[in-house]
Amino acid sequence: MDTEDKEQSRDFIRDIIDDDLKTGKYEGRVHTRFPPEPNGYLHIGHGKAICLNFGIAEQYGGLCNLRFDDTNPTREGEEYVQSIIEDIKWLGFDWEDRLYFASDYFDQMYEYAVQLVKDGKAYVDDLNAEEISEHRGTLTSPGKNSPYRDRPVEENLNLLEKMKAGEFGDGEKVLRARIDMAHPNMNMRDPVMYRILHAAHHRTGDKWCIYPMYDWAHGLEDSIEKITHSICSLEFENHRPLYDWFLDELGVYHPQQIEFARLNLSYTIMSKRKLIRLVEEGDVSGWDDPRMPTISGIRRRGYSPESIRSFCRRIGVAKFNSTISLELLEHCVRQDLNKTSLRFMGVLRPLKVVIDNYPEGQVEELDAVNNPEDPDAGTRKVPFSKVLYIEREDFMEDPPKKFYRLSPGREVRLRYAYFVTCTDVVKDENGEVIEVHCTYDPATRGGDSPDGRKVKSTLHWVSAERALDAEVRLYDKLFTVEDPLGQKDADFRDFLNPDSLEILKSCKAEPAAGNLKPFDRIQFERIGYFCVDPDSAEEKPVFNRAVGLRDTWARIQKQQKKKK
RNA sequence: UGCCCGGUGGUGUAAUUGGUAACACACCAGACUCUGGUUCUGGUAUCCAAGGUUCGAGUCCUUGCCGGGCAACCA
Repeated sequence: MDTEDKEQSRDFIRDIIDDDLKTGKYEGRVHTRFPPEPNGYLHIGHGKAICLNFGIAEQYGGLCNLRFDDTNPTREGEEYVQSIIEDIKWLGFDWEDRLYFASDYFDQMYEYAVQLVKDGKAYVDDLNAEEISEHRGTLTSPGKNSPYRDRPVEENLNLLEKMKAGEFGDGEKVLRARIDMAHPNMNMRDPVMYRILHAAHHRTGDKWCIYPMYDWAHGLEDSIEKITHSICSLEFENHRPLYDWFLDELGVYHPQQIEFARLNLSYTIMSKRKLIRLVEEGDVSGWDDPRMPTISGIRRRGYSPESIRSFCRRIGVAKFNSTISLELLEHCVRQDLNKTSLRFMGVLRPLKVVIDNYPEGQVEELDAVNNPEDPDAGTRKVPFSKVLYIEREDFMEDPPKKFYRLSPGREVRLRYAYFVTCTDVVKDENGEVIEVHCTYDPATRGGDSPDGRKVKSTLHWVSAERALDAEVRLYDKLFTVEDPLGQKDADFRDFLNPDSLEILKSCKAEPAAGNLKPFDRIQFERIGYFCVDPDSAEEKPVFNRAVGLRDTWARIQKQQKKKK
């Protein structure tokens, strides 16, 4: 990685940390955490938060914990814990021995709750959910006190004990903070701290039937772990006064909550709920469908961890709700894969080429560079023979201006092989070219002409005799509009891109491409970056297109079309 | 008709904290090239508005406009 890439630009969070370091607010410590709820799969938006929290810890020589915020057993489970751990590791971050669970703190939290009750700062409420909602008032009008708000401390203590002991059914009672039912911030209108849930927890089993709410639990988790900077997304801004209130009333260690704008990416969605719909409605093949913005999807697509980290570094951190263009992500992917991926030749839509003056049955092993960006990657042999495949779109019988590739009478280079000149075409009954005949110049073996003559273009090719059959899955944007959720009077699924997946089953690749493992990332020269899919079979690999190469010819074609 | 937060090129982010707007992506033009890739060079384009403070404002103050969030026993 370039030192330039490593450079972290300023942001308001690092400014706050610098200030705190200057004033010695946390004795010079920097300790962050990434606190996912284990109720779904991580997506690239989480990736931003992960890079932020782990990145800050790394940069300041501090620590970052991985903490599962598992306070709601009805939605959470072990399978999510495992996938989240795998995804964060894959992204390249390490929490060492600091893997924590909010559920590990349930006893401590309960003790704190008892303390607040004793201080007259919390009470047991018999109102049901609907009644509590009615008493809460509205955004513009104050709420009303619950009739149970002024219960004596002893009674509250007793009731709380009974709640914990399982003497009440779900929803019969709650523990609430006693703050202010007329507070302009709705979060401060006596928020619920504990609800009764007779549900088995994936870690604590049946030990508990009361579970803490986010606002009550989260600050305590941060406090217990001695977090210094508790970084969360913007929608918790209105919760900060409550975060502070609990910690202050308890008189315990008090981290600083800082909110930032979560990631939005054009042409996709980031909402867990809506991603679930895509999976359930069968719009995609699963959570790891390469079109999904999930970490597992991105991984299968062929995006590298480094490219994600580079992306997160470039997008910055701010409080403004922005949408990052997909192009930037793709740029980061290309930038990394250009430097790191091995090159191969593969033909997506084969067109048969016969080299008429090449000896029948002869096979030559020609040297090809594995990665021009990395001399250490070495070279390999590519077999050349009389019958080859080239890309169908690399030949045009009647070429337009600026088309440099093969056409009748024209000479081009076959990469690492020979200069060839098109002499003839064979068409089917519909007039479609099904075969191209060429002659080759034996003096240009390897791809250089001794007489110094130039050709306008170089084509990739595969020996027909030695070709490896492959399937290629071409992925494109999942949606046709930049903001699928912002379209008026329409469901986001109405904007699914019908061409987001094109499957090509009769592709041809050079033999060396058969020696790859699932998740290996390569470049098919002149086409794009690809990733070996786990669906690959021994005799027929499957390649997912991560992203195409920048395509100047496609751009020229577009311009030419516009002019017409 | 409440509270909180935000507004810098097309898109994002920055500006030595009050000193004359930069970086990246995208786009355009050119150079180089055995990938129409990579690389290199150049270019277009920006402070929401109005007042105020100041020698000087993207930065501070006021007002307005626009955008986002908040009324789960979700996180």
